[in-house]
Amino acid sequence: MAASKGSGQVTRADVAREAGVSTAVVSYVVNNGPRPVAGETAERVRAAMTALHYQPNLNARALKRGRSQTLGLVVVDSLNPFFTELSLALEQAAAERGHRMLVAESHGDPDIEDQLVRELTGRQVDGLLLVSSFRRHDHGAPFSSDSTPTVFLDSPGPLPGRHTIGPDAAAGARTAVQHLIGVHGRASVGLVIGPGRVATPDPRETGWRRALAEVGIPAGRLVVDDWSNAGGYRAVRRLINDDDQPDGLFISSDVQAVGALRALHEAGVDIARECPIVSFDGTRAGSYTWPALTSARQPVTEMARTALELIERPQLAVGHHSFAVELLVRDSCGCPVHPPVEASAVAQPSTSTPDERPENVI
Amino acid sequence: MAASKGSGQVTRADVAREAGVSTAVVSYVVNNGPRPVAGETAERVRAAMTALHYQPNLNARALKRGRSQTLGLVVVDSLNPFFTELSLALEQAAAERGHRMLVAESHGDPDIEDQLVRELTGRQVDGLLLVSSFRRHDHGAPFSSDSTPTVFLDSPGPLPGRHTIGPDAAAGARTAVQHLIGVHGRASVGLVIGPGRVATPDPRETGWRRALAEVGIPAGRLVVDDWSNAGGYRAVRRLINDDDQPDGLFISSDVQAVGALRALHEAGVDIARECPIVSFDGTRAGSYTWPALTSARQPVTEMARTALELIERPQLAVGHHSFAVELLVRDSCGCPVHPPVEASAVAQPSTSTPDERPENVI
DNA sequence: GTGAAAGCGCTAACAC
DNA sequence: GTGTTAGCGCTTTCAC
Repeated sequence: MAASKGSGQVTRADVAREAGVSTAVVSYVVNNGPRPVAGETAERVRAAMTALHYQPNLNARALKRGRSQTLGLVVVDSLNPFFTELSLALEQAAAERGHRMLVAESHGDPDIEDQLVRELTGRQVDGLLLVSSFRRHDHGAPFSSDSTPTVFLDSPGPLPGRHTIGPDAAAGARTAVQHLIGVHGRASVGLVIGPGRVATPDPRETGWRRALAEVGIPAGRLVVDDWSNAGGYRAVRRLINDDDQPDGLFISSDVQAVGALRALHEAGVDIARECPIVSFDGTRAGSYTWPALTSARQPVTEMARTALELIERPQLAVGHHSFAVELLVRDSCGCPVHPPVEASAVAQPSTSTPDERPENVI
Repeated sequence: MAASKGSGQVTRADVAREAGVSTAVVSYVVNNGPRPVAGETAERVRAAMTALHYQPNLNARALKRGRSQTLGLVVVDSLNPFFTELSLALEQAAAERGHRMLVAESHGDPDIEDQLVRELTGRQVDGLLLVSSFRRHDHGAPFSSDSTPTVFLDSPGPLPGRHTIGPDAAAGARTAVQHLIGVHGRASVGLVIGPGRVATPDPRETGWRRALAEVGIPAGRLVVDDWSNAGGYRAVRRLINDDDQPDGLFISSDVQAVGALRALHEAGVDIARECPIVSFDGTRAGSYTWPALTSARQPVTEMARTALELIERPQLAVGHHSFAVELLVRDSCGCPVHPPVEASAVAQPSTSTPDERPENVI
């Protein structure tokens, strides 16, 4: 077995020496091209690779090729299940197309976000996925990633000169509130929402107002707190301490809704009867709360696929891609209890529970 | 302004030309060393960098230096809040030490895991963090990352020749079950657990048995299902259909406990009274369920810090680092309801809720 | 204090 | 079908 260099790294030269060929041939074998290699030679090379535990240096390859097969993903908050599910979908869509994902978290800090974008582009990522960016897009300052295909996800609307993807949140919110009013006869529907980012007002607020206006109900209480469990919890506590409590709530994110549920329970509120809630996102996590969240579902898989398409075809015209959301009717709105569908999806040998109805999708 | 190369990439050569210096000087400025640069020259270089929007190619740097300032993290399941919180802690610990994190997900598939490890080492990561690895450590096959410092997290126990980190799960489980028996007078405590990975039996099972044996209660029902919401949900459904239902439950993970709660609620069980549960992990998410999860908390921050220390000092003796867990007493065990502590941590201008008691920590 | 140049590991012409 | 070699962008030794 040929001695490797001092560095400890086995390089293509070691393999070439071991197999008695040139480094080019090793390359041809590794990459299965661009030139043909005789079957027997290829065999020898492969044997040498295994013997030496050769592992190509992908950074060197990226340097040479100018592409890294890696995408950068910047997320605001990985603890939010919606972002987790979206990240997962993005990672899978990337994997399908042979890309790896470099993930970083901005914690909602625009400076960190900027810094991360710089680092990521410096790492030669082939594309940049920004989820729920706090970046100020209006100041026209050049963006260090302008040569890297970039897509903004969870965007409330179009951004000049950018590829953006987002839910049709206004329509989703409207549908959600309509359900509360039309199906459950609510007379006043409050709104819990997070601090605005790019758009003001948030389309979720717009949709809420619209649904109310359409049936002549005045817009009710609006509470703003963090996009987090704690935020939703605090928002509802404040609502509860008030005199004019709404008799229904539209909560702008599942993560807040979980906190809201908690606060409602603590206060002894009978949610289905006294304060039905509908939220936004439609994460799987919402199937397991009590009551399960009726929620406007964002089509994460489709959004992720579109994001990757935009990355791969940067010449595509920039613009906003709006995705329709669908209302996942579960229990928190007061509709009859729906067992989680996912749980029965995987067949379990021991005991099956065939008595489960599928979730209602509007 | 000097014209850049056709590639679109601004390189150090462009900056050097623009500033009228050599590429070496640019390097000295960028890296603040290793040779001194005259103040005025440095200024010129910096000006050129800004003018050209220069962004160093980090891959080239890694290639040259042999280090990338990047760590690889392989997680089984990013939807499990415990892993999410652990990943976040690892990412922050890495950031504190100037490392970025390349995150990948194995979906519990050992082949994918292997593949990811290869890719990551090929990307010159300076260290590898494997969370809840499915890798078979007993077959002695050489591990492609053997030259890369590697730490196994969420490990049930020591692994020959490896740095491992894990909770003292047996002790944690024992404490959890003792609480159910001692404080809440349970006469039979069931166990819900996930499929085993490396160790059999899982230390959680061992701790459960031990606590029971100590007070002369025979080990009760044990149900195995996925480490997921759905798994916990299904496990409890099976339990409920049985004749000999336990009157308390130790659930081996928060993620399963959430599903269990749902199943219990659906079945109309009064959890605090009829079937108190204690779980394992102590994630923040467990503060917002109804009832909030009493759970044995793993010290993720400390574990993450230790992991990074091990990565940075690879010469440290290999061995297992066991971390004590503490029982976070919340509501699901039947103790009086505890509002989430985190929610009051952030001061809210509008309405404060000073009436919250802190969580009990044993 | 500054510059020339070698070389990190790899790819892909181009020569044979 | 195989080998030689230039060069991706960077760091750093060594000369000046």
